[in-house]
Amino acid sequence: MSSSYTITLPDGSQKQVPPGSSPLDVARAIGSRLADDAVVARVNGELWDLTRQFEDDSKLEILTSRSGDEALKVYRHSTAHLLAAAVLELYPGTKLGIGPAIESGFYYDFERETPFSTEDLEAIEKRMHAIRDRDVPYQRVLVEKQEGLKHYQELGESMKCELISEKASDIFTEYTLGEQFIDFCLGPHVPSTKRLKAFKLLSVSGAYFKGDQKRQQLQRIYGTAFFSQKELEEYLHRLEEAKRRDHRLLGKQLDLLSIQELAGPGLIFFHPKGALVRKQLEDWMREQYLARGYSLVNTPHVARESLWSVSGHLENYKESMFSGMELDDGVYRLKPMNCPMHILIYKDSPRSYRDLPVRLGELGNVYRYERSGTLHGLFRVRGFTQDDAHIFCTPEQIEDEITACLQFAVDTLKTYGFDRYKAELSTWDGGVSGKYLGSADQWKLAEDALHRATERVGLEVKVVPDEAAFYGPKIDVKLLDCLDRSWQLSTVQFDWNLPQRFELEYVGQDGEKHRPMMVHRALYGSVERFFGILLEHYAGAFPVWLAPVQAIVLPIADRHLEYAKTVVARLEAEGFRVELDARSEKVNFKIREAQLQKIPYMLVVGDREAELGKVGVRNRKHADQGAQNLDEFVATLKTLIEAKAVSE
RNA sequence: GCCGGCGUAGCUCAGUAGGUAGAGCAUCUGAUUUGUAAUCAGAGGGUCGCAGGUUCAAUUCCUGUCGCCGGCUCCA
Repeated sequence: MSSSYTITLPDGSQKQVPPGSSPLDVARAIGSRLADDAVVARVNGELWDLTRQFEDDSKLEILTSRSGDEALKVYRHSTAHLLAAAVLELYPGTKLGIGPAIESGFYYDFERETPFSTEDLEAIEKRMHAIRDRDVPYQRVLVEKQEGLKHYQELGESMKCELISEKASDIFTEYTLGEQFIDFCLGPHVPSTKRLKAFKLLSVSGAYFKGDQKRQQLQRIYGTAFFSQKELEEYLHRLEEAKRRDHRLLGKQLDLLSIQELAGPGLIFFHPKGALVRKQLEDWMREQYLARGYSLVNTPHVARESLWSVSGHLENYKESMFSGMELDDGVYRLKPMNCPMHILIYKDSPRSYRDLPVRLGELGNVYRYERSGTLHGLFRVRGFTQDDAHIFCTPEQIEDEITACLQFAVDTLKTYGFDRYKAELSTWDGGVSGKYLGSADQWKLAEDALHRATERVGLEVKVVPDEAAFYGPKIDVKLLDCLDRSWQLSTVQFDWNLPQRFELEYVGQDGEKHRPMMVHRALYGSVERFFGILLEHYAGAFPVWLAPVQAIVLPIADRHLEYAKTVVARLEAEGFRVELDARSEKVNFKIREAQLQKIPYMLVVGDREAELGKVGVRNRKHADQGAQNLDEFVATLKTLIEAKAVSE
């Protein structure tokens, strides 16, 4: 054993340390501030506890609260252990599931007969603070597997035993926290609880052990943790902000839509104002279809069950379909997808290679029997409208077609004011499992085409292997909204299943029959869902071109009503969506209501305006803009609408 | 579908240790004629989600059911 180890730091400098030294010792040697701020170490590329002793010459990097996600993840994972330790102190006999760090914090799963209440959560959080203040070290212990198993059995930790049997190697690591708490865990952790500065428990909910519906249901406590109180508070503010922007709340406040208990859950009623916004979304999409070489079609909402047998939906998608309707001539089903309908149109006439590509687009209403517990506002519904199109083409055309689809998707996002998005390319497993349909050649052709298309459009793409649909690879486009939340939107999917099932053909240049390539693509995904995303993104203040009411005229006194009416008439003649608030209320009152309705422009008209043919322009974001000639205002509004400006 | 919470006027919510309910806003009526985020007064409005059960009596307690919320699961 050498008398000292050489530790190499990221800047290339080296330090000699005696055996028994740990990364924390090195950090101290560099500076006490670094030691205080250190969270975890990276030793020879691996994350280590700061207090773990070096075993050889090593490369060392100290990760601090400024080192980004890795350090934060460790920190949160340690907080999860703190949570579990507090729960065991307060509720002895509770059994442990797993407790990982997740994107926005951490959770820990517990098995206990009595459910945790909100008050329990407060008590637990209090206890967490108490343990934190005791400054308890996280200690890493090496355990021999059989011995360890025995120990966890004695503790009655059956879930831990199961995890150890499955995952542990002959010698595994566990972490202790105080006298009571031990946990089978890879680590690493922060050195002691006093490092945990800012955390909060957020909610409790059910979760299955290992996510398996057949296993016991556990109670999952969610929380979050940050390096500083300030960051924690910012996060909590963001949650508040998200709540304020909740489309279910705004949908009601702005009288855009409702869900009616009498009609059934997951079914959306668009009220007049919501329907006006929706019309803009639909009109824009239909115009784009036509401008980009698609043909618009319309297809029925129900069809004979035999159609769904041929398509395979009855076989593979039955659980998500509404059950059948018995009619005189057999059973009919509501459509969960539009593809078979579009295929029937394709098949209705013989197709030549000269006809291809055939692009059939529709805003198609589909109905899916989503499980009751999954329904959520506009985001997860049972009846919705897909901006669905299917492209039938030759293998030679495929790359250009995909490229055009992706470009279309990006243009769509930009139009609605989203400038941050990313793409995911879901590929197959190379044929290993046999669960994918189609030949290696087919997959290669399709995946290559998808890849090249993303390059041509300049889309950053992440490849996710073995995530494709069984019938072909796909690209999903996700957007980030103003609160950094990610939403899946557009999808472009290959399909060699349906063309085969429906025996689609075209006559090639060689006079022979060939099977066309088929691509499903949806850009909004679901019009309802996209509406919800927009509503939250803009917090209800839709850009002028989408706003259900673009301007409201507010006469100051009844004697200005007549002039107000001429203003309304003029604006309506220009094609604007205008309202008049004719009530004998004070302007302040009318303004307040218009503000709350987030109407972009309020036009105050009194003696001064009536005399000069002007309007007093108030904008919802920039307040009083002063008096303008009506013509001037008309021109401004026109410009904004034509440009589809996202801010005014 | 599963676990937990919730369901009182159009909306937001209070209340009843079991004796059929109240506020603010909204609505209606009247007064007010108003200059950039709430004028005043009066009136109407509820089978306390729905169905059973316990009870002299249920909105309140129990059971079931429907719906909503937070998650899980699912997302061909």
